[in-house]
Amino acid sequence: MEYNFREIEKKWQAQWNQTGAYTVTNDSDKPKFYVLDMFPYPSGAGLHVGHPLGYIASDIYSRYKRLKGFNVLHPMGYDSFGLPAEQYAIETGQHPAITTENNIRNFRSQLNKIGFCYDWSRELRTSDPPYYKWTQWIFLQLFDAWYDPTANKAKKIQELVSIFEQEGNKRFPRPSVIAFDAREWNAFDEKQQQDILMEYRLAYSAYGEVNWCEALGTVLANDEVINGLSERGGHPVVKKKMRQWYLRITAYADRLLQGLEQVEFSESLKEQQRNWIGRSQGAEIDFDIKGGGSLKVYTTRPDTIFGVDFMVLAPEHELVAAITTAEQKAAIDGYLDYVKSRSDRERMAEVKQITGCFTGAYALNPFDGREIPVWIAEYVLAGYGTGAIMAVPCGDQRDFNFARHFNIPVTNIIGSYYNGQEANPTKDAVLENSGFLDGMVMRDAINQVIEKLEEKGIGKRQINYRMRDAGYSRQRYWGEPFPIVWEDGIARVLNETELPLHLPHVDTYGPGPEGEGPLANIPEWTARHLETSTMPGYAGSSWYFLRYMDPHNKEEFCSRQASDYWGQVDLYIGGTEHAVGHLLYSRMWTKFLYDMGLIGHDEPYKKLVNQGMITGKSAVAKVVWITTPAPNNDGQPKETGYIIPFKAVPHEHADTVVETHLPVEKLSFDNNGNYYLTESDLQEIKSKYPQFEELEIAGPDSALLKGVQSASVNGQVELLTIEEKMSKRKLNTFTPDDIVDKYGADTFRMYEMFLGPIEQSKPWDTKGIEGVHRFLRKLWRLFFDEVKGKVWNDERAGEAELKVLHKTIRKVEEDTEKFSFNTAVSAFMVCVNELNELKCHKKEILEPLAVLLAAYAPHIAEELYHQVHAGEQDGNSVLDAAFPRFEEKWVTESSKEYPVSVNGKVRTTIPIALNSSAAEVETIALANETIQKWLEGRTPKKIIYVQGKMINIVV
RNA sequence: GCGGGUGUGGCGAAAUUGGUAGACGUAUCAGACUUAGGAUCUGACGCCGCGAGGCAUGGGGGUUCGAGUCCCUCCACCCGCACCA
Repeated sequence: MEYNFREIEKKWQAQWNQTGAYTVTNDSDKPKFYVLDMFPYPSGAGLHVGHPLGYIASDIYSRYKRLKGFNVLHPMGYDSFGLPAEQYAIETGQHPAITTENNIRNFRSQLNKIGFCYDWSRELRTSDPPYYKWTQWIFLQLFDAWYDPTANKAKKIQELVSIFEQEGNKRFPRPSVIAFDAREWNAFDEKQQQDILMEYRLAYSAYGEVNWCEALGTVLANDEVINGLSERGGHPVVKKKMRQWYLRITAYADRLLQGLEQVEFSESLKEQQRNWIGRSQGAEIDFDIKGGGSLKVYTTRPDTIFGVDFMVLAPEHELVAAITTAEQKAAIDGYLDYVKSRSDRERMAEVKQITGCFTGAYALNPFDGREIPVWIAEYVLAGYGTGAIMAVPCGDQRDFNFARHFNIPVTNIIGSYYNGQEANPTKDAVLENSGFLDGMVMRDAINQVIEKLEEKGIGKRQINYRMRDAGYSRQRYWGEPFPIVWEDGIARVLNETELPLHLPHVDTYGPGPEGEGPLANIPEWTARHLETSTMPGYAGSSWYFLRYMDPHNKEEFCSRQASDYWGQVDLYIGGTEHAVGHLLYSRMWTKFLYDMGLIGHDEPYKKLVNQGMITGKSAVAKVVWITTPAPNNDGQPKETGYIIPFKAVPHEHADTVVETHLPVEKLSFDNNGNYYLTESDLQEIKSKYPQFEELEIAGPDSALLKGVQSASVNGQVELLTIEEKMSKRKLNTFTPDDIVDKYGADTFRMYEMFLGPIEQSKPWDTKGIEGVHRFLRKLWRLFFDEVKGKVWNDERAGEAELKVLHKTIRKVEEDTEKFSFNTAVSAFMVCVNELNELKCHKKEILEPLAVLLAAYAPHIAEELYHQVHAGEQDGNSVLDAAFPRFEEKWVTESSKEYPVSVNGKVRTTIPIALNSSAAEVETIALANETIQKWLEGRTPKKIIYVQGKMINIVV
């Protein structure tokens, strides 16, 4: 009877399905545990071996927790709305509803083969009306709320209306809203009132500058734009003024920041979020303009106010036209034309280039009245702070560069800290040339200045964030429709009974008129004046973890009872790519729902584990060695190599050779095994093969093939390979289906874990999988012999065997608990090797081992457990078994081999009884022959005995 | 530039947290059983040395009886952010 994994896996998967083995209920005496995967976009490309890595890890942990007696929620669903799905639909010419359905089916069948323990009865799709009904509903709650900064929480908008009716907005002013009192408020007409309220709502519509992507025909959120290009597809993105919906995530900036202290995310991920939020403390300061008017700037360093040598406005700043003098008008207009001509990409690419123009105006330093020239320059951004800065060249490098470039004299306020060659941003200097601040350390001066400014009424303490409110509308078809009707410019919400507002079926979904979405082409839609844009991809994913708790609830998005029972996601596994998108939005939504009293916790995830990427190995060139008889005058045969680059293809396709041949003799190797090419060869490769564009020049006349590794056969280079992200286009993918077909799901699961630490990215290497497969076969053979059949027996286990088992239980338990799945797999392998050596076929050992393995390789574990218990009534599924109990007594030894060292160098090992006293150990150690030899008659100064570890004799 | 991380055999990696570095797996080599093996099993496998032994965890220094692990200092690579005032 051999290990027939195909039959076994098919059998148990069917069994689990039929019995609903993994269905969980919301009531149980067991403690709860919630393990969640980031649900996937059902893209058409299908899975490659990199995708399931995180799913396998979470599955192992779920199964482990279940065996340890927890009620485990482990659901799966699909983020089926959004741009990728629509793009895919457009590419294939099919309706997104159809392609999504197909992709999900395909996806599900791929997942099923791997043997996951998801509770499929809770499966959800963000594009299902019963689901997006509640996405729309939560949007309406956001629309119907404002953020009270004094209470530091969201409240119903009606409360704000009451405040306005009684006292106007003096307690809650906003820069974009005029000040009004109660009488004025009550006198406003409805449109005016609604326009004002819009400025306070957490979901609001506003006319503003957005990231417009022409190729995708939609607006994108900041996190969907990378270096001026769209994250999806890499299309150019431009700034455009449009009416848009936004989420007031900035209201939650501080709480999003503080919340990071309570959650277990990796330091780098927390840092990414902090960076994105970009909190900075400083002051706003008003500078009078000579000849009238004033200018507000934001600075984090008010202590440097006496070092201000010029001011800079963003070119888009509203004051530019007003303050420019007649003499400078032509120059300023010219500069503004230049700025307009430059795309965001150019601006970002050429940050080192210093440009700017003097307006002719002067500002006055509020403390000493010094006249300060006012410039405009690209390096000041309109969207941050006040769009204007006070420039302190001795303390800020950018200001310094600007001053040097335009020959503006630099005032030194930090004495010897400034060397005249570069700026010094220190806070430790004692201030000079700084009026009333002279002699004060900068760090302490910051508060002094702010107090003084506030006293004089020309400035105030101010905290700024880099994060902007999140764009919440997309001019696309495949998303949640907004439950909003526009009536004479007023946004009216749909009644709750009208939800879900169904996404209408359309046959074509090209853009609507004037930059509107496809919904604008539907007569019934526009007749009702319904909002024509749809919600962004992150809408549905911002709360899905709550819906899993109560997936079929028709009355509520999730009952309070269910959300209180399951609470936070205890373990969330997914990639880092959502660091500043989904992971921030879902945290905000959770905080909002908490504020509204709809759930009882305000951070969605307790612990987050980011699985690393599995990279593919692509061969980029082949080297061929040819021996020519006697090419030279000396008559010696010569071996010449040719490097043959080809398009990035995997090993299997390595024959797809392209014609360029470059002699390998031009290659030289450095100590690190990198290859060098001459410059001209490199240029030749680069011009022919775009994938080499990233190659770097390593020396004056040679170029290092960066990232190239050798595949060496008998010392001879055959293929040059690089590691890169797996993608279908590069033909370097492996699908889980193929691996599962060949080796089985259990082997696949264990091998993915065995590859290395879960959080690290690592290359896929198909060869190594044999080792894991071999392990499972060895395990099987402990139970069954190919010829003899059953070989396990009921003999009593001996101490050596019990020791092996319990050592393994402890190791696997510890490793699983700390997500060190690779070492846990190793522990299993060691265990089987040792049992083999002991020729142990005893049920007493093998049965617990099968249970132990059930988290990692559930199918074979089920089968073996079942076999061992065959003939018994009930209780023959590993799912009903308890996790084997570790017993210390089997691994503690009566004596142990101790390494004995003299002066730190280990010379021998001697057995020491565990209950020996230090004095006894000393005597035994000194009496040892080998040690006496190394002591050479010297008397020991000190004997160090580390119990359980080692003995060291110092002479 | 700022921040986070990594550096150990041919390769993926371990190391009970300061205690015999390289577990486990691959690759390679040798052997056994075989008509054969891409099945199974055994052995070798960091470097130098015939050997005893010596040297080895990116480089250099330090603390310690003892350092991959702690401290200082360079170096290399990866990831994120980047004119944010």
